[in-house]
Amino acid sequence: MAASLKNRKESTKNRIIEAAKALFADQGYTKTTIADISRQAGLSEAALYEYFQGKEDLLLTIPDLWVCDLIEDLERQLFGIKGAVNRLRKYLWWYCRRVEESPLDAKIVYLFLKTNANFMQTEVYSNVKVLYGYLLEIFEEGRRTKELRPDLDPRIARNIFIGTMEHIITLWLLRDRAYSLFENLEETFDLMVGAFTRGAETPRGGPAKGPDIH
Amino acid sequence: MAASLKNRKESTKNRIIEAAKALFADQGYTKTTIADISRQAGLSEAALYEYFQGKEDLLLTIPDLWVCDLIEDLERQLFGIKGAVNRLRKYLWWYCRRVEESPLDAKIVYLFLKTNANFMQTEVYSNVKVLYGYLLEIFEEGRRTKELRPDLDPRIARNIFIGTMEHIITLWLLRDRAYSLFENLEETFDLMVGAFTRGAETPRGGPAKGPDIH
DNA sequence: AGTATATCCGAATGATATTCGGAAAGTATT
DNA sequence: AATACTTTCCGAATATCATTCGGATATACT
Repeated sequence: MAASLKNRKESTKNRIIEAAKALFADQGYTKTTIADISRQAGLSEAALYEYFQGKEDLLLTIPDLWVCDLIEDLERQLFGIKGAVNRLRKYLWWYCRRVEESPLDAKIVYLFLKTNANFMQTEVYSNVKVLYGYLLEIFEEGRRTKELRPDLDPRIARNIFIGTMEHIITLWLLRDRAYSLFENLEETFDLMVGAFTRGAETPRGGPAKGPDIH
Repeated sequence: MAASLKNRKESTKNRIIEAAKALFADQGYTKTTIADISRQAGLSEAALYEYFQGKEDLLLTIPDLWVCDLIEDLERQLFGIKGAVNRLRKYLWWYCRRVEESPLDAKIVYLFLKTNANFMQTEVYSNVKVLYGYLLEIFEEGRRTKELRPDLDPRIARNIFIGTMEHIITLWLLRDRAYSLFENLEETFDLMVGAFTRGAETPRGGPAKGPDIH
């Protein structure tokens, strides 16, 4: 039957991916050999090439799957949440949770992907852009509704937001996830949002004006 | 004479480093071969091993030299600058300038270093910590003098500052330095500092109170 | 059963990092 | 200047690893 055939193929492919994911995340891309991966996946090195074009293809497949799943999930998660600040908060908490749930994927994305010389030309990159593109919309919207300061440059705000987010995630990964990613997340978020809302009409904590500069 | 001997050795070593730096930055670590490097440096592959233990050692040497030089320079640059905000500003502008001056070093640090499985155990890492450690002191000092908000957590502030800084640098490197790193730097800095000073006694732009929350 | 197709593997192949043994060049000592 | 010593270098192995080839084995379909 075609279905079970497809399933068998998919299941082997998954075994290879899981093996590669674990090994890449543990030893890094360079130190992991095809022999390692195929042994872990329970087939020969030659057979692996029936499923993937090569080592680099295998590396890129892992984050590709993850990021596609993230995009799929993101819209659903933000659905129905009103207000730029609320949406930003949801975005950050959602992303951190996804990272905590899939640390191996995250490690590969954050530590081994940019390394690749032509990361920019890759499918993954354009998907990451989609993922981060949502933030631009949120900042735009917040500016229009005056929830955020009207002179806020969305791209700059996004740089701060993503930069901070990626930094705390990278630190957490490099330190072997020895603590919770959510430690201090509240304070970090408040500090950032404070920068985005200052001078807006309804900052967090109730209506209040920013500093007057007469 | 011992001096000229040392010089000859150093000069060859430098030729190798410069060749490796250019090639790594251009093609990435994996795609660059020892044959490439030694050809570019004008000696045999075997001779290269008289100067470096191997390819990885060569990779790590490059950022090591750069970061040591940065540490050496940083103290000098901050010397005599008063006030947390002024010191933060100097830090950011100084670092961006150094990155713009040595884009190859920066590319290797930001794109190829963290990928190394044991980056955390490396000499470079502890030096980067020194470099970033200065920021903690600046935030501490600013909090004590009330120039920054008294409830500011230095580590969180540093995460935002470094995260943002590294992000705009990484973007700039990935986009092949097609624009100036200083574009929007002013606005980015102001936005961040706004978050750090809100509620402090003397925010930028003159004395003013943060929002009252009665 | 028989044929086609998918899946697999042992054994080459080729590229590349690293080592070995010794040559060539330079330096110091007499 | 000749000798001994040290540094610097390289051609030729060696070892590791990614990838390919040719064919074997299992599975699906008629």
